[in-house]
Amino acid sequence: MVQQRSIEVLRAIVQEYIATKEPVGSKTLVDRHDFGVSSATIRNDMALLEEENLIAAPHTSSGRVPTDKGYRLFVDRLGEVKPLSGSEKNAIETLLLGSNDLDEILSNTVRVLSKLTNQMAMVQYPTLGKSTVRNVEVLSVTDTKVLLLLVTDSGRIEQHTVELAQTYDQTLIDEIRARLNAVLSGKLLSSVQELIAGFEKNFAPDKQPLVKTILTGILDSVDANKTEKLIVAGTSNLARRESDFSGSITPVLDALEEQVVLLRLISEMQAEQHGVSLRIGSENKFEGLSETSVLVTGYENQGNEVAKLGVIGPTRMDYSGNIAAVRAVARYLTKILQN
Amino acid sequence: MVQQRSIEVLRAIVQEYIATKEPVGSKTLVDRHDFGVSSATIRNDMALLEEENLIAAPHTSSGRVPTDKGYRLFVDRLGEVKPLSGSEKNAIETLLLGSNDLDEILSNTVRVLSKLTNQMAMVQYPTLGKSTVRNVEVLSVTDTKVLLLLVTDSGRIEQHTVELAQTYDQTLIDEIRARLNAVLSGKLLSSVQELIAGFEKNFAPDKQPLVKTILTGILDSVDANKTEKLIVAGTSNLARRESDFSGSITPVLDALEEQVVLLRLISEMQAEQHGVSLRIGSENKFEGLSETSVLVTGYENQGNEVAKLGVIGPTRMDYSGNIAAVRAVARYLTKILQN
DNA sequence: TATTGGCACTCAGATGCCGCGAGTGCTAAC
DNA sequence: GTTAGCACTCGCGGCATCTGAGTGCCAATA
Repeated sequence: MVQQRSIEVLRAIVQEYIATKEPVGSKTLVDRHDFGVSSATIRNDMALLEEENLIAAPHTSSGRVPTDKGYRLFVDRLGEVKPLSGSEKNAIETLLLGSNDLDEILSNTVRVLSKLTNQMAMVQYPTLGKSTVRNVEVLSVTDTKVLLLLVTDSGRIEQHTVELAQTYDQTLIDEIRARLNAVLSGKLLSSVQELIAGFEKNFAPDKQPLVKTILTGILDSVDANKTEKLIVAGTSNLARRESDFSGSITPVLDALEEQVVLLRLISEMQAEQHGVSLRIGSENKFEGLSETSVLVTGYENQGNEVAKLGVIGPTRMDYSGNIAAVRAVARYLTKILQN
Repeated sequence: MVQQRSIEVLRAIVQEYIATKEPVGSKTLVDRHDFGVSSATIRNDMALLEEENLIAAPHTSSGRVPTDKGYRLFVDRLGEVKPLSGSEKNAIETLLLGSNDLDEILSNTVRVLSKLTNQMAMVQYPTLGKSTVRNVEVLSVTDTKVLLLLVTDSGRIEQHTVELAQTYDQTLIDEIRARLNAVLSGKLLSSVQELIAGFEKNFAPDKQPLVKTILTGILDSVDANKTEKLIVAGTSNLARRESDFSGSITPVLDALEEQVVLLRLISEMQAEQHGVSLRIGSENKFEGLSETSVLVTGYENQGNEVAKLGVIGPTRMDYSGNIAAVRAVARYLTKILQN
């Protein structure tokens, strides 16, 4: 059946091109993959594929290169996800198990992901979502200034300094702290606002402005926690692949330097095939990223998906390997966060 | 006097080369800067400069380019630091004043520095040094797990989760916390270790293992705070200047991706001229950084220098402007941290 | 002694030409 | 549907040539 072989040819072209970075011609194709047919036949198949816009010729009479559409078909239909090697798994485990606080875990995660894929990697901080308040702390700094800490169950800590209009004494602070924790501890971040509405009425009228100031600080912290944040690593991996881009990479790097862009990008992506979400080249509507592929998946904390992680690289990337790596790292990260 | 004019010629060459990126010849030199002499005279001067290794010719019969030594003489002898424009000052102020916690302040600082200089910028987190403990918090997570927070006066917060071998009750935790703060609050981080030696003896024998575990966690936090940390921004600025490097920039990016390298680098640098420290090209002994210049200065918190910030770029950079920017940003950062 | 005009010389880079060969597309035969 | 064969295309590397910016040096000048 023709269709079948054409697809095989596409697969071969993608593999060959990813491996060699050279446009691939009919002859090299029959040499290295044994279709039981001649190069002329392959040429016919390639003509078909070209008609379907799955491959393209950089110049007349040169080999063919997969188009974005070709890559897409490749990953959707053919990409068997190759499992990680044992040593790769080891690398992930040892690096992640040695971490303690959230910052460290995430920064190690992003590093291992970038090493594993040889691409630029990113990890988003756990977001509000279903996060709950673990603790609220009020620490005195000077006699008119306190430091608020908001600790969430995802391990994220938000700090906020507030200036008070009046001086305070420690017992008042302690009371505020105790009452706040009684009200907020274990509650969803999203419910904090209504939970502390009118909270200041618990206190003597002359203390209420002070309490109110502190409440505002807490709400600010909640807002800050809503603000999404991410860390990246392996920018140099991208730079190293400069030759995979038609022009300069600086527009790409520019786009990626702005976290806002990245955050918007990954927030738009929803898991599809293989549990990951993938945008290939021009599928990406973002300025400057039309020659890059973005691969993300979610990770969980306490059973809820809290944020995403993934990699970014040129469209000419090892999709099958990278999908495996991204999935594996997400799984490990979920496991680490379990406890 | 001859010497005098030769120096002027060097200055002109540096300026011209920084501006145009073209090797500069005797003719363009007399055209654009009015030395009252002919190009032949300038050529003689240039021959002198070349003999002194202050300039070099990329190829026979092409213009001249400053050597590292030439740049060095330029900044040491001629660099009048040009003040920032009002709008630049504004940019710094508005960006920094809008920040609340330490993380935010530093990440805005590094961003503004990279924007201002168009180079890759870095800011080191406040280090141990003369930092003192502001607070120690012990928060319960599960019934055998607590979260330790160590807050320093520089605003840095270290978190650490410890697993306890036995269950605990809240009153015990509260007591530990209160006693710990009594002992540690306001004390130098460097003195924590001796201050808590034997601390567990304050508690009943059966509680001592638990207390001991917590103490270990605190010491770990202190160690973590000693660990230096930095944030960078504007990597793409470096990539954009790729053409300023003889080979590929990837070795440079590689070197800079490793924070350890950067930290070691800036820790070796001590303020010299103009209150900043500068390594030009090969003055830098680090692998891969022989074509980059590193410019750092310190910033203060409560009157003590706590850490450094600076920029990294190709040796062909606007030294005078960048020195001004780095100094200004450090000054603003110091001011912000004041309160 | 410092400066200058003049001039021969150098060499990197641009331009243009040529031939090679990988690779295609097509056709006619199987 | 497959194949062999073949003419054709065109990017690329190599080679020769040309040009001009820029130098280095020398003899003349002030």
